[in-house]
Amino acid sequence: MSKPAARTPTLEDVARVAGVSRATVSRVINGIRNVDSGIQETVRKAIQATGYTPNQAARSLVTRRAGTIVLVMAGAPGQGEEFATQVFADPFFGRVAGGVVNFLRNHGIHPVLMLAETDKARAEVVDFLRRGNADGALLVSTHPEDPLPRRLVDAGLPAVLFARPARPVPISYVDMAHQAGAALAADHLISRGRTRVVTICGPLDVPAAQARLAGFQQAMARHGHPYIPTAEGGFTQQSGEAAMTRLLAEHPDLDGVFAANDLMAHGAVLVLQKNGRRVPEDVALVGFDNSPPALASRPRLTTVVQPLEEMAAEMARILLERIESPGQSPRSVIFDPALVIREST
Amino acid sequence: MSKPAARTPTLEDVARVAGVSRATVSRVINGIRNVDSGIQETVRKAIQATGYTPNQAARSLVTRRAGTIVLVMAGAPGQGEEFATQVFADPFFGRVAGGVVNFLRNHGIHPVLMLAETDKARAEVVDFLRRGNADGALLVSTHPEDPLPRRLVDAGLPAVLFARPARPVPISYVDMAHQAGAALAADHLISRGRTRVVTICGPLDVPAAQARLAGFQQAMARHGHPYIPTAEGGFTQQSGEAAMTRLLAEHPDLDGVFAANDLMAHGAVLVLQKNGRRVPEDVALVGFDNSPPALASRPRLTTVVQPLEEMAAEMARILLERIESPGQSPRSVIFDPALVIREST
DNA sequence: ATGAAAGCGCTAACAA
DNA sequence: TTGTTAGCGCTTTCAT
Repeated sequence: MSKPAARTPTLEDVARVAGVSRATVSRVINGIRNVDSGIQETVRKAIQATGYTPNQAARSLVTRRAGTIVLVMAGAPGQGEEFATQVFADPFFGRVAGGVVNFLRNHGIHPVLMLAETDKARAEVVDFLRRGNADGALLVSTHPEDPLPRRLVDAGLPAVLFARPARPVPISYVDMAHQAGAALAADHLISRGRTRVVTICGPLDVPAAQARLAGFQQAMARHGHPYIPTAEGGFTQQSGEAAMTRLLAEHPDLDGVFAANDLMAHGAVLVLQKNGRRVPEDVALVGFDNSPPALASRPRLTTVVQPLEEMAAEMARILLERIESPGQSPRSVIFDPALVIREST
Repeated sequence: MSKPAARTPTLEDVARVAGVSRATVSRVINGIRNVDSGIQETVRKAIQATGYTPNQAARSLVTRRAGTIVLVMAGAPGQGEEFATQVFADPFFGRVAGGVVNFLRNHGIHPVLMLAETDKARAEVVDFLRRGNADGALLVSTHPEDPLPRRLVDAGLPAVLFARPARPVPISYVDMAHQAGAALAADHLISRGRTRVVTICGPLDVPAAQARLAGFQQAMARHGHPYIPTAEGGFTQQSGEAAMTRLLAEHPDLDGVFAANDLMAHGAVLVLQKNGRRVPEDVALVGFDNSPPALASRPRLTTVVQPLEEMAAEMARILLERIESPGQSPRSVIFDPALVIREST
């Protein structure tokens, strides 16, 4: 007696039940006015009754909008397989992803996750967007020479970067005032009476690392310390330990350290303590990022806060704006840092 | 002279350039044989020449396949806004996400990320799937009573869970042999000559936490220790510190600790050391998960390894299989744990 | 304010 | 082996 075919209901079905045309049902669903309120009610009932859900593919086909965006995590080349499984272990990517997801959900859109550390993977990202699978891309990369931004721009695809690209590309991005952040660290160490200060900087091909180093050096210079011993690390705990070991050997009387991220700062703390230095009594130490290691370390680290979640949300906001109205010129938004003071200084 | 309209090329365009029909081009693209190799060549050239990319929406509309899946991260209720921004800071979610992404990319598919900690968010997940936005769901939840699995099953949507649901639901899942893992920890502490052993367990409404506790107790019982002092924690470092403090107050002579995860284990180490106990000389300690804190802690933690990435990949594999051939009965795959021995024991 | 009808770009019978 | 054709479910002019 009942229909044996359990097809999922379509607009047509709703229209038939409501006794109106497909067009009218479509109007009601898409919230277009000029629909008699009585009919609106009837249509809504019919939607309920049929259990109708719009088919996104059909809608996308005509609107030419996927209603989705891609979140691309790009790493340095040569990390290979490792990258995929480790990227999310990095709280940096994690917080950015969280910020993006949390912002987008309020707009009813959910990001597709892609990795792009190889050339093949980058091509897939471009392809994915060209197929219309997504309307734009959010690109978070630690790799300063990443060729992906250029490709996206060339393909005319809406995209927003996290962090300014190393080479100038006409593309929107959000970033933090890294120099100002490092200056906060310098001012704070000086205010704690430190005079023999050193720094562990990040990889110098990363613009952010450069900016943190430059900002720190300039601020210290303003305080009368034109030369700051420096050791370069790779943003890992281990590299922080190695850098601290070198600095300690060359400057055994140091009394202050600024590390370009918390992971390296934590490594530095461990080396200092192993070498009989008390933190903060003998050596005061400031990190950067306010990431989990800053809290896990003992003493807990004074550190420069980067408002990652806000930055991520802003990045998404800009992307939606550009998708909505294309053809605008690129825009950048720079966020201010802050200092969180804990027991390491 | 040249076409002013910069429409993105369609099958029709390629067909015209190649001098064949749409159907033939479609066959070439989808790798269907029965196409003359000479024509294949011509078509490929035409594709190159036109810069053609298939339109996924059009394809999905007829195949009734999105070619995508959802990765859902579900947290305990009441975490609210916090959840979104913190979920990815948790290395557990991060490693699972990494494993999933890494497996799926080899199949040319990229997951959509969704959060589902509120009822509204759960409804969105079901809706997203019903709209045909994705073909199935991978659900990673720490919330044992999560109603989402049930809803997915009821809606007839393909889904695979990480971890066995608290209430029986006819759904596929992957899990680890938690009891066996905890038994490894017990055996190891005994082999280190520890006799006054305590444990910090996880929240007892979480099946995995229950299993770890039960497994540990049973293994210790087999070694002649029928009673094991226990303190319940919440899987956080802070709760680990609190639990260790309580245990130390009641059993100042304890010489071995098993914590149900590394975060709590790390908290325990800090409390032990603050109370003048050396690790591992005075107290040996075993954690669970082999997560970053296990390496960041000093001494580094002996811990039970859960092969999260492999489990994640298997979860994705099962889902693809079910999408490919629906109507199979649920399946579960249980993974074996291993022990990583470091300096804490 | 509502309906009729024309596609969006693709795949899959079915013919040839 | 190749082409013809009929939709997939929806939005959107254009009439009315």
